[in-house]
Amino acid sequence: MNQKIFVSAKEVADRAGVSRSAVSRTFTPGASVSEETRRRVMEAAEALGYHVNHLARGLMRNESGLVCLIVSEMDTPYRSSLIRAISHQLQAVSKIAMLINTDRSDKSVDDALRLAISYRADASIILSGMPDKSITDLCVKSGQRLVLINRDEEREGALMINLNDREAAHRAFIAFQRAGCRRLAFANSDVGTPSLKAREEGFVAAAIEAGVEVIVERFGPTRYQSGVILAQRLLTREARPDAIFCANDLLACGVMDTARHQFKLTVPDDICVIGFDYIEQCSWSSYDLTTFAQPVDQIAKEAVSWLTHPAKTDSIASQISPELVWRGSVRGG
Amino acid sequence: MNQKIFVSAKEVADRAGVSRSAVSRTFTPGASVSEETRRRVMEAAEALGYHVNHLARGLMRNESGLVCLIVSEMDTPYRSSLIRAISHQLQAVSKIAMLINTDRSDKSVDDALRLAISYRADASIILSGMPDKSITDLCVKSGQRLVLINRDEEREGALMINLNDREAAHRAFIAFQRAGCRRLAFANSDVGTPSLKAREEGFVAAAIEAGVEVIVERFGPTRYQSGVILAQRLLTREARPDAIFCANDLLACGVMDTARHQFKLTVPDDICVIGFDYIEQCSWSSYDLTTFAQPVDQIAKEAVSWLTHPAKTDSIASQISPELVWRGSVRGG
DNA sequence: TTGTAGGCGTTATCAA
DNA sequence: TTGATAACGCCTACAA
Repeated sequence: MNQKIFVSAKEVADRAGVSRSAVSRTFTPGASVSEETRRRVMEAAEALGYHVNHLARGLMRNESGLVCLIVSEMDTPYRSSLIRAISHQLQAVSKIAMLINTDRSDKSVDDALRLAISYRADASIILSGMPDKSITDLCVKSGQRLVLINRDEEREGALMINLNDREAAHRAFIAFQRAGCRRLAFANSDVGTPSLKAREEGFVAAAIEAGVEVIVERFGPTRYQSGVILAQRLLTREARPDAIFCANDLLACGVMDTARHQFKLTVPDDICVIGFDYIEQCSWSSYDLTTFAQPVDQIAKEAVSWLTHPAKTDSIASQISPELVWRGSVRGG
Repeated sequence: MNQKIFVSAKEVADRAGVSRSAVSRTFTPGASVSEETRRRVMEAAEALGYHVNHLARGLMRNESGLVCLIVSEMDTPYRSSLIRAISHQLQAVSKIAMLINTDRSDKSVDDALRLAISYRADASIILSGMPDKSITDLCVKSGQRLVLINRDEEREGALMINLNDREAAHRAFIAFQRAGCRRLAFANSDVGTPSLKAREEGFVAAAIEAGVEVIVERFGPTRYQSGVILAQRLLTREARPDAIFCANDLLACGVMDTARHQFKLTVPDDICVIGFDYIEQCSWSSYDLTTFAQPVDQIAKEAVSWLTHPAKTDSIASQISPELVWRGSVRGG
């Protein structure tokens, strides 16, 4: 069964009446081959169905063309749009994404990076979790490029792309104030990843600075269902909040639906809501959510261009300020 | 810079005081190595940070461990959940997904398959588009396994997993009839992929058989925005439909939102809606959509288990009947 | 511009 | 159980 019959460069060479090297050169951009030789080689290759063996090529060149994408919960709207953008950018520079599914544990991220090393991946892009320093050091030492997206932790030799979560949270607070909201709340998941924490801290800090109190509620993963629970907890309080900043859009959707359908509240009249991520669903007319836009394409471009450009060896941090997209879930604006 | 310094089996062997073969055997499951040798090798490997080079291993074994996933519009909820399920299943059998982003053209699918051949992928799984027969033949001839999901076209030597779209559409018709709907409509995209066509044809056929007329409207890609347009077209007709079967859930969401917010209709009292796919958003309380569930996990399992098991050489077709998940967008039930 | 020779890191084979 | 040796398919000098 597993008798894979691939045609090798030698066979092409024989058929074209040239040497193996000539075949190799034909498929190496910028190598010196005569027009005539190239033509004959291409003809033979076409006829035989020859394809350069990227495994063998990677072995020689020490460059596999593979880039490892490490993600958990990849079917989440924000994640999947980021994956799409990154894989698109990678293909534009003739690289290809190896997708690795991790659970929330950092151990599984370590394993993923080990796999990346085994496949001699040119780079690894980490969207979820935080690997151990020893393993990232090994990656970097092996010449692998490392990109950490929204990980908010330092790693030597890596590119770190982070959003300015605190500043964004501050702007959310101001938006609520302008809308005349009095009783602010922050709805967070309880997974406690750095960026989620930063959003909460930034929001609370801004409020304290202004002498305003904030209710913070945390529950579950950053999903719709958690938003439902969070809304139930927040909206049954004695002093019902009239503004909720949600750690991400999925939570916001759950919060809005619950506020409307279960508590018969009107958005934005009774309660204002702001989210984070800019997932497509939030533009649907059932939500029309004011939210911070993660610039997915920009993130992908920065990551990939750094992979291809020979950058400095010391680590680089990139700070991006997400744009606040005004829609109908906040009064005024 | 690009000076990748990887530690090889030889270095490990030297440090452990054994031969390269011993190292190789240590990392080959089921090979015969003494406990003592294994221990010393592992120790040296650990100290040096050795990782088996999968590129070289793939070269020898003629088995790369790579499986090519060919998808377009991968950030769509249904697609991303399928990708997640498949990559998860692949990892369970120690394979790894190479993700390839294609646009709608079949040409790019051909290119993707060429890439799969170049990387000596053990298999390719096609979720979008339909490649040329010549290229799939080459894949199969090269010993690559081929899986076509919802492609509805025959390819020699491939596993074809299809949903029974016609039968599902028939059940949708019956559901509407039981709900007492009189004026039926089908909302489709105009991209005309086989499964979308089949759903339309099945629905229309069922209606004709029962002597009922159906309005069919087609527009744009299978996205929310198309649903908005389709609803506008359908709901401004003289004889406004009181039941709409949508080719997929995203269309259904757009249709429902538009019916409610723009036309002030009530679901399911004024109009019943059925979707297709079972994306998470449809369970949100703003939609609560009755829909056909694509058994994503089952599809993934079937695909991956076929890859690993040495199956017959002739092509195999698998027909799956999607379950109708009853929710609040259809009366009665 | 072309061909020859050697090596990349691994595994399979075979003899010890 | 172990070690030497020959592939795997390719690329890169080097010499012609």
